[in-house]
Amino acid sequence: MDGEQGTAAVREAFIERMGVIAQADGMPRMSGQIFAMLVFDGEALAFGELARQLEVSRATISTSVRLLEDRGLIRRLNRRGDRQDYFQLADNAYVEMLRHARANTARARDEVAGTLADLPATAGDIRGRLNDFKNFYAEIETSLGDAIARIEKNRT
Amino acid sequence: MDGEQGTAAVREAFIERMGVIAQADGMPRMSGQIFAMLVFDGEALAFGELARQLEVSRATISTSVRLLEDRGLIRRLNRRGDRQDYFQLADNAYVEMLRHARANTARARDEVAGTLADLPATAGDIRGRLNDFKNFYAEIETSLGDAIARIEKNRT
DNA sequence: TAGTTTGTTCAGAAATAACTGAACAAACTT
DNA sequence: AAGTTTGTTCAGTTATTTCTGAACAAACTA
Repeated sequence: MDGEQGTAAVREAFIERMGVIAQADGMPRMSGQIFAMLVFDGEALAFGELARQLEVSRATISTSVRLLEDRGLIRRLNRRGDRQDYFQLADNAYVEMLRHARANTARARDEVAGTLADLPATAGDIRGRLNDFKNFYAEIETSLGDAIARIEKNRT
Repeated sequence: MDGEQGTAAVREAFIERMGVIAQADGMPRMSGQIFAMLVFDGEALAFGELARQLEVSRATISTSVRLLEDRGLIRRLNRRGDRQDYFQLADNAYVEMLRHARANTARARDEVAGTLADLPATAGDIRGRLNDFKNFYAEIETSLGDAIARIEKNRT
């Protein structure tokens, strides 16, 4: 049923799909495609190779890999006798992804907490609803923490 | 330190901030602002009132509330003797938010699973890495499920 | 019946985000 | 020294998303 295709074609499709998913997650498509390529290939890929294979400008690669580096999702390598930069999936990439998501959630919770702090102690019903909202974010943070712990355990 | 302000000003700030957070979460700003307003006020708000207070067109309200309704985050009400539609926070709004996030994650996992299915049984190293990736999504799904369970428990 | 209020839809405008090309600096090669 | 390769930055274009205004239908009111 599930027609087995050439590996190259599967790779192309995977990269394309991950670009779309990245976009849906509020990440630039190109960062998602680079990430997917590194997941699929495993080995380190050269800067120029990324631009060539993805058919985008080197400026785009530069910006995209910086984003991925800043989030701790990929590592930049140098090889002796080769001036190009190489990139590889960070070994804790998935954990870093979740940490980033958790940090975002914490920021949202802080906003709600700030609102609560600014609110007169009277308005008790409003405070109650904002507390529910804050608690919602807190639960997400807890859950992401659990997922992080489980993934780190598997990696050891 | 945390200067207590007028409730109206705190409300404005909260709505504004939640619009920004919604955007960061891949939701239109207006949907976020409407959601925030309903959280803050608790009571049902009229369609026209939303447009007036947020200073946007009724077309925008129409589109935004439909998105929120489709996700199960708000409820549309009617009041006898009033032709307007009213909107209220759904009582399981936070759970629905998490369910939506979990469904998105499952979709991503399916993409990876599909890639695995299309891949020749040989390429074992690639399969290993894709499995890690799939597992990453699976862990998120588990965690979101846990968060859902905890919030549902609290509500009972 | 003619007019009003209400919510929806859709083509298009406005705002935002992503990508490119060119200019540049650093590190090399010949 | 002159030329090449490499990665970065930024102004500007392209693409995408979000919002609006106008047209419309349904349900009411005078």
